[in-house]
Amino acid sequence: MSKDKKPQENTILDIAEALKLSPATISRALNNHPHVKEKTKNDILKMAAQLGYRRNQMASGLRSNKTNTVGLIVPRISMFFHAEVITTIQNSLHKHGYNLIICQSNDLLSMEQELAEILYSSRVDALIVACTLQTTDFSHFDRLVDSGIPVIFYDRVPLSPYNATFIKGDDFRGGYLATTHLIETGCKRIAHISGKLSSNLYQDRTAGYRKAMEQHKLPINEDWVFHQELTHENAREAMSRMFEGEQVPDGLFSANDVSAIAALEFAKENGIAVPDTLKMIGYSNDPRTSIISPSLSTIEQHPDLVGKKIVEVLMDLLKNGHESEAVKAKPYVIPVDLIRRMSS
Amino acid sequence: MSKDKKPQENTILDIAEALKLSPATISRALNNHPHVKEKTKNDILKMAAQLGYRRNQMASGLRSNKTNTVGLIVPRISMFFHAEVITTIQNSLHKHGYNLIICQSNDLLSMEQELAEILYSSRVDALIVACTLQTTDFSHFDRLVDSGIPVIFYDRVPLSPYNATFIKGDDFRGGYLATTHLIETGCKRIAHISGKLSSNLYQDRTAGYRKAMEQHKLPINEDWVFHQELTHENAREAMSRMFEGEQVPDGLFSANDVSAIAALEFAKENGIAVPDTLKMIGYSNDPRTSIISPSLSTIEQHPDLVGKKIVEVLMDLLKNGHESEAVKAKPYVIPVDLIRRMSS
DNA sequence: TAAATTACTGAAAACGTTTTCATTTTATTG
DNA sequence: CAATAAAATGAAAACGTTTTCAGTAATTTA
Repeated sequence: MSKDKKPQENTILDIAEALKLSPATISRALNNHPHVKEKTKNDILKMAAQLGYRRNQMASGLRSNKTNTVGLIVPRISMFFHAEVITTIQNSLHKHGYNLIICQSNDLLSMEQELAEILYSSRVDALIVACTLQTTDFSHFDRLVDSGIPVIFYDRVPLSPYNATFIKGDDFRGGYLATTHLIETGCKRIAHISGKLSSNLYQDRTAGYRKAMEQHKLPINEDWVFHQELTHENAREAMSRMFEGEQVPDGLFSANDVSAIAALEFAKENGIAVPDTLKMIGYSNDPRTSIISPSLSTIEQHPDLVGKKIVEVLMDLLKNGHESEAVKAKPYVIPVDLIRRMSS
Repeated sequence: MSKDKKPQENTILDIAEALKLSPATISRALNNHPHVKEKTKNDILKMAAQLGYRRNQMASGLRSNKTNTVGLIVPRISMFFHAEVITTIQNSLHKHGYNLIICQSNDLLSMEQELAEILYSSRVDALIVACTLQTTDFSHFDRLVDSGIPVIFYDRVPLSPYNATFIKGDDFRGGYLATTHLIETGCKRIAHISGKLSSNLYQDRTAGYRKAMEQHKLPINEDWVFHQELTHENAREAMSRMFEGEQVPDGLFSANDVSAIAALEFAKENGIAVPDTLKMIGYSNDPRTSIISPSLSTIEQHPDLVGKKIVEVLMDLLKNGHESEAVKAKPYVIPVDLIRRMSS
């Protein structure tokens, strides 16, 4: 087996030779060009199958300047929301004949920058990006944008105006819904654990929180509003800070589920009754929220809708280029929904 | 902005012209060939940076027959174990200058077959695969293997001999450890929910279970051994079947965590005390297992080690080709560990 | 200082497609 | 049945690199 090395890569020329046709005709037949006789086309397809021919993407891409490949940069694929979005995108793109190169930035700006370069180098036909939380400067995408490659941002999108397409969840509404829900279940002193305000996500979710509080004429204790990296440890820290004082909150809106889960664990360990003395809600509908007890109320972001919308807009952009409606449109906003569970 | 369309893709020729050098030299400098003067090299690198040059992967790949890209086919990225493996692989490959094309088969054989074709067509330098549970025939990978492209299977690997490299968890040991643990905590009547035996995973885990039972001279009630798709519903179904009878199990080893979680929920809803009257253990250390209460004992598969090993072997294969040690080696087996929690 | 190495650079072909333009074949029309 | 239009095919260039082979410049050796 090791002696029988045959790099028997059949090319378009092999088909041409076998059928006494020119490579040009083969190429046309394989690409469904209109001007090739039905019979020859069938002959060609049959011979191609027989020889096990497979188009060489490199050659094809080099010549036609199209790779049929879309790049994707995401903080990490293990985050539930992103995993779902990616799966939808991939399945949907596949139907349109596109492939997807998935890259993880590990939520590191430097990595994101490097990946943008690499994907440019790979000449992807389009790029889909969920930014790092640190990303405030977007110049590393300029090269793609300037070359006319559609760039679509989703979830975490640029704050400053940028010549690309945006698809985001309705984070303001999510924050508003969550907070209003806590208020309606009787909470008066609602705390809020949020992320750094450098990201649109937390700006908006927090704004929704403030809006709801204001609307119901409830005072906000600024010592109970946290803007920090949304880790397990930070959430516990915040909890312990809030509950060491005299006055304690009776409601908590966490801007992601990890923090909510950590806070809930803290509560359970420290004899804080949930939902009786403290009601809680998270954000994202991570699978863990339905499993923990008491199960956590949260906000559903509909990752499948986000993914579908991304591909829909993308196909429009790829087909209609800069004349597409998409570029002129305001950011697409995907609705969110309240999921009420036992923690509130 | 829309009028100023410049497809200003700078090529190697632009650098050559700017520096009055030949494209050959530019190429060499950019690839760190030994025989180019230090000074010219620096000039070239500087000019390349200045012009914002980025190698065209298509052209490069076409000519050199190397894409610096590795393909990956996985059932779904949202499975915790796979997400972790992928992340490790990607970060590690990145350090070696390789890119990764991640594809999901959705656990569908037809999809897996198609993806193999597509990745062949993209001329990936190597392929990493975690098979579908239905995959028993591997001929769709033949083309890759025959072309000398290294194919590495991990986790779910071919049962029949196949000319490729395998990296798997020690599923037999996992099953054995889990069952032995239940026995040591006092269980006598241990049930087992497993997957279809078409996959090595469940063959081995079940074999480990049987071995442990036999070794401790415990009888196996074959009505309590399930080989089914490991879904939430199926697990509940199995539980309800087992607990409607006179004789009920006092231990349950589930071959994955989804089933274990479903079983635990069933137990909680039906007043079966865990761990007092029923002890349970799952498989994979899914994040949910540590959050559910009582927390679930499980088997840690060390996805990071799996990922590391894959890349290690892959680099060997890519460097040393068919002379590599890897091809001759027996399957690489990654150790597993028991994680004891409150459910047992 | 001439001869022999060695270090560096260039010319040109090649990779496998796609595409333009020209050409041949087939079908249509008066 | 010409004359013309339309349809089908072919020849050859092009995409942007890499690489072989040859050639020139720099260095060492005798």
